[in-house]
Amino acid sequence: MEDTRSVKLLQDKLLEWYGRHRRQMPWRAEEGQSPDPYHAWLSEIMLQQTTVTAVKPYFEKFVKRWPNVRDLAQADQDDVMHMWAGLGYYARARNLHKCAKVVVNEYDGHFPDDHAKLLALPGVGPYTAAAISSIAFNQDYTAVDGNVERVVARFYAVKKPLSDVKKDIKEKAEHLGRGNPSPCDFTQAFMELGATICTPKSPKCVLCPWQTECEGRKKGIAESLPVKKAKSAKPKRDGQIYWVTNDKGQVLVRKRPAEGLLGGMIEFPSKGWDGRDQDIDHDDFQRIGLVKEKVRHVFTHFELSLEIVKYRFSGDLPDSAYQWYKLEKLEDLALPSVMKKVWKMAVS
DNA sequence: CACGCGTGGGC
DNA sequence: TGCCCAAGCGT
Repeated sequence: MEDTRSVKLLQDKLLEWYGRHRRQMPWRAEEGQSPDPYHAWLSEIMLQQTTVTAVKPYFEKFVKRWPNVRDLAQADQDDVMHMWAGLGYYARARNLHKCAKVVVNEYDGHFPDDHAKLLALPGVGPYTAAAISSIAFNQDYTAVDGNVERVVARFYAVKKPLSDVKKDIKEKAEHLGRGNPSPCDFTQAFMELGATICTPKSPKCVLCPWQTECEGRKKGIAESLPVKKAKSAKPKRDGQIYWVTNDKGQVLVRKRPAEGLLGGMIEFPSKGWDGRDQDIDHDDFQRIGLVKEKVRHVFTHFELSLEIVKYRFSGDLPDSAYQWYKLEKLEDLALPSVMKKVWKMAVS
């Protein structure tokens, strides 16, 4: 690999490029401003497996509603889930809230500037701990995300499947970052290079600060890297979901179990699709009809088709997980996207 | 360590 | 249209 001198040259080139092309982000401190660890942490959790475009409005909403980690720690779990609704991977929201409480209770409301302590926080893994350490505290850690993996695989022309060489790629990324003069900027520059120049398709190599050193480009194989293994086909699942209304303009909803798929979120009663025995006893329901069009939704590991059955019912609720909710106030609930689709389809 | 875990946008 | 994905983590 490169000697120390050439690594330093690469670092300088990347930082110089970043200085000219850095994008503005709601969570990103302006040049010369000191970063807010709360903002760094919140944005990094939201950005896990999620696009910048999707995150921006959520980040704005969260910091407006909960300006600091103490405010967030004191929030109701249901409010946090409601604000997170639509962003996906809801375990992140549950861990976010849990983490805020730990920071308040264990660290007096200040994020620790210690990498190991950060790594121990709920929802904070190797990537996020390195990101916070470098971005918020300017410590010499290199955050390795999917962008960085792609850049490194191309830079060193690594042809083995990414899943087999993740560890090696990580070490190479850290080699490129180690000792750089501005860890805060370097971590973000590395990822931003992948996000805007070294893109999965049609990389803009002519604009890249590392174009003359990149082995993938020299060999003409940059765009084909990193190599990924074929994914298995997504299974399809079918289920039924019940749109149950009463004579008060209310609709029947229930909270899902705290863990697992859509954990802690609100749904309309359903059965047959999520491996849970959660069918409601609907013998007393008066069946009104069927919605012709099925609701289709793609999850990470399966495709779902839901048939909406409409019922009328005004008796007692089976248990406390269920509740009647005013139709015009449904927006106030923590409904995941798939349930918003059901809602729209049922009333259309 | 392989798998479970969401969503909306781009092509 | 169907596929790929996007600043990963927990178990």
